[in-house]
Amino acid sequence: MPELPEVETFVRILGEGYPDNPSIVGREVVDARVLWARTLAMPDPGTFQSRIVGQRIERIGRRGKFLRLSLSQDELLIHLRMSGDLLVEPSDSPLAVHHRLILELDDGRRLAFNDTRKFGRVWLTDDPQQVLGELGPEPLDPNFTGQDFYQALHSRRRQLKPLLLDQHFIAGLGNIYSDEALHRSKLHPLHQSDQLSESQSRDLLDSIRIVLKEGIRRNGTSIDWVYRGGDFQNYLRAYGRTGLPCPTCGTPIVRLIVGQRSTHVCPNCQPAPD
DNA sequence: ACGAGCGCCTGTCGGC
DNA sequence: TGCCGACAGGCGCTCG
Repeated sequence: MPELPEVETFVRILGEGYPDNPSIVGREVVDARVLWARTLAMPDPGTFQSRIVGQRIERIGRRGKFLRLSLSQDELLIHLRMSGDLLVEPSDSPLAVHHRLILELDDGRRLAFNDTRKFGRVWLTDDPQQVLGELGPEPLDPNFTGQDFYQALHSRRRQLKPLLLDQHFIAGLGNIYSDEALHRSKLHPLHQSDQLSESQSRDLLDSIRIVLKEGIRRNGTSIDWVYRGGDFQNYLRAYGRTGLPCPTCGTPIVRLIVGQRSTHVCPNCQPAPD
């Protein structure tokens, strides 16, 4: 589920808190419960429990779609995958069915990782680079330039859409925001990466940044029962709009499969490559 | 190097 | 009503 804007929204919510549910920064972990063992990528549940208890949450950040909680000694990395969710709730509230991992805090609240489909993963490590090291550049990093992007696109020969979804190539895009960025830049998802001109590359990077920033501004995208609180779903131009008119030209949006993933294009604005 | 196929999971929805 | 397949914000693995 969550892509960069949704994870960024969690960073803000957990880091700043909100009325009646203040920030978890500064809190100490006083207990941990692993309810679905495979949620833990590392270490094993026993080690995890003994190692995390007593550590304080010092900082909250993000790298790609990974949420990073800097603790006193270690770093806790959380990847929500398709259906992961994070809740801060009173420690005495009943356990929801899909809670997979619980951190009890020193103020009577708990941080709960809830994950219906069990794809989400959590790492506790003193070497986060071991997990994050292979990630591509952050799309919103101002040091990442249009020229860098052009060269990266030309260093491979890939279909655009699977390339944008490849976290080694660029970190943070998922199915929604890649469809939105391609639609905005009028590029077809099957376009070969090394066929883009410099100006098309620049446009694509601009579009990626625009859709990510708008997603962040609107607190992410909420669809069905997955992810709460965002409203970017009301502003999507291509994703999930099969048969509905393209906001630019009115042509019905078409759904196709690219790289095994549902993909949404305007056949008029995004002409298929030869 | 690249793309397809599949596994991992649970839940919802639409068709028959 | 019940059953069954398709599908879902991700990603890692195999195999050509």
